[in-house]
Amino acid sequence: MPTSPTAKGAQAAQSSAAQAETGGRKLSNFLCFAVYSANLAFGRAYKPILDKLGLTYTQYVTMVALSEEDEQTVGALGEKLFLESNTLTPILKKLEAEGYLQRRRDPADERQVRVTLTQAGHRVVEMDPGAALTDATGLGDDFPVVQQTVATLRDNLLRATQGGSGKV
Amino acid sequence: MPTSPTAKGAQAAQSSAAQAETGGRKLSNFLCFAVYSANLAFGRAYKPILDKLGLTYTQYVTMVALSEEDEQTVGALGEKLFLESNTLTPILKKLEAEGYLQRRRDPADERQVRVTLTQAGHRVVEMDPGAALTDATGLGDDFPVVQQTVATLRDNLLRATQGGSGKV
DNA sequence: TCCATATAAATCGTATCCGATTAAATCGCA
DNA sequence: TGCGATTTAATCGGATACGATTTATATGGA
Repeated sequence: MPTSPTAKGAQAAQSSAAQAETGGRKLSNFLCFAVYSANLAFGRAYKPILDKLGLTYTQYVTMVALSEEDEQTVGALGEKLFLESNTLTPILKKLEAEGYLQRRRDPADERQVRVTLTQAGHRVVEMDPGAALTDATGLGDDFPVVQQTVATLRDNLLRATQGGSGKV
Repeated sequence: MPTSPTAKGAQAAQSSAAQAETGGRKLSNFLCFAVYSANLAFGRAYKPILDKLGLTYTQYVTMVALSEEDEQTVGALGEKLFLESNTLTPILKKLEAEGYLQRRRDPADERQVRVTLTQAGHRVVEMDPGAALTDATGLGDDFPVVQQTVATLRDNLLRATQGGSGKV
């Protein structure tokens, strides 16, 4: 069924008559909107927690991605985060200025910048600020299933758009 | 289970040894990141479609929300979209300038601005640009279930954060 | 060797989000 | 009746996303 719901299969058409005007095209039936608004909700849930650390959500996930491996290039980091240098560069510069990571040109290839978390950066990731939100999701045992389903949805969308799996 | 995965219940700990360094705190285990990146993916999937109409994704969902009812106030529209006037006002002004909607002060309460889709606006919504992405989600019959699950996740997060259901 | 091509980051302009504040209108109650 | 509190949009500044371009470096063949 649909990202927008013009379904052929009449998926349990809700109130039936309630929206002859909209042709069933209600926001509440859009998967894209569910994801969009869930993302806003996560941002708001994280904000009070991350505010205490002086971090934004994007800065935080960037540090999590960096904690997985030292000396990542901006490009490699971007593949993990689904972002490019135009977005990452300013974020990395700010995190560097705050002492959470180090950036340096790769001597073997001066085009590349290699990024590594500092001790302070590792400490932030290890205190696991997101753990407090576990219960707030209300998903219980379904958590891993939902996580995987949404990740697969993402991968399907990216593949269909153009950005195949491995660099085309 | 976790938004970040510090789970007590050791949920099928992946490669086990593969990340003693990260304490299992890998980006791929974060539900928030799955949602965040799926949202980016939707944006990229929609872009080529909406570019042809000269619309952004936010502008498009705003019009879908408006198509459900005429004469909505900015506040009511914001409740549907989970946005506030600081975000909506510029978007609505732009859509008005492009002829997709009309804004006017409510004569009965001049504080409120009432927004209504024009014919041109309705035509855009009715051509259902998002329908093309249905297959790209790769969810098949699971589509409605995933849609509902993610919407519930959103509502749980918002409730836990502070913004109860009905204005509190 | 030399230079056209390719690649990696960075820069720039546009469009969200969002907290904080402001401006205008309405309401409540002494 | 009158004015302080409340409500609704709008404005402003900071931080992403992202297409397009630019800069610097590396590579490959003639």
